[in-house]
Amino acid sequence: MGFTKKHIFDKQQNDIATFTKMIGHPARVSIIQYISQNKDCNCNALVKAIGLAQPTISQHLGEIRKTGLLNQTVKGKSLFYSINQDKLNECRRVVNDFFVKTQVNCSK
Amino acid sequence: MGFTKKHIFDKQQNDIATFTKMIGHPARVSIIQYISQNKDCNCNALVKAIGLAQPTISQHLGEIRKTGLLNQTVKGKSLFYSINQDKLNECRRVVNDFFVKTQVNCSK
DNA sequence: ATTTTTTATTGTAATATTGCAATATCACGT
DNA sequence: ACGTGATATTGCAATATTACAATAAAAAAT
Repeated sequence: MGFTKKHIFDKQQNDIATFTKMIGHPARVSIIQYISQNKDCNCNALVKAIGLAQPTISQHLGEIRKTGLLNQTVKGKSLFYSINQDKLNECRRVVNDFFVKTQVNCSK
Repeated sequence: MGFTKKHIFDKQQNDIATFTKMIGHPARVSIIQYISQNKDCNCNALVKAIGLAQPTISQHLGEIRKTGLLNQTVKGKSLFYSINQDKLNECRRVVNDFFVKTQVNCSK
């Protein structure tokens, strides 16, 4: 196989998995951290800061973008990225909810 | 390639990625939820509840176990799983820390 | 118009992940 | 000892992911 049988799980479970999977690579963790720390961060800056090739960074940016976590602004030649704080909040809430519920259930 | 260049990232970034990657599959989300909700949960119960083949569930259990999130107790023929609450707490703290720091940085 | 800069896309290779059938293992009951 | 039940392991096929070189595209500068 190789593909995930998403249809046998509910939306909440798939949402939790989608968000955590998006974070589940150190390059993407690093990209999100860097963007949050640097206003006017473009792809080139990430390439220099992280040390992966430009297409690789671009690919990871695409993965993060798919979840809606990134805002983009064109300024001259550059494309500046920033964190979509609403989506970050949603992501945090979804993941935290999972932890809280799991912990509560454990303590019953 | 296909492999992750972990060495170019720091321990914290790799830890965040390792934990979130472990959660980043709906079957593993489902397994963790089910174990937390059912005392004396064994592999067979998960196979019936989730609807993936036994080797597949066993493989996912292995992935979760690698991070230390599972306790095991042998009782008769069965192997009962439960959540290691200390590790769950650590996992929650690591991931939440990532969200908090990212949010704080965004708001500067 | 040409060059430069920036980023995305395409193509490709290597590796990892997902899923299952078949099998092995190990403990219990007979 | 033998069969049964529970779980892990092995082997395999299909797909996904990671990484990068080469190329395309689009905007700004010369």
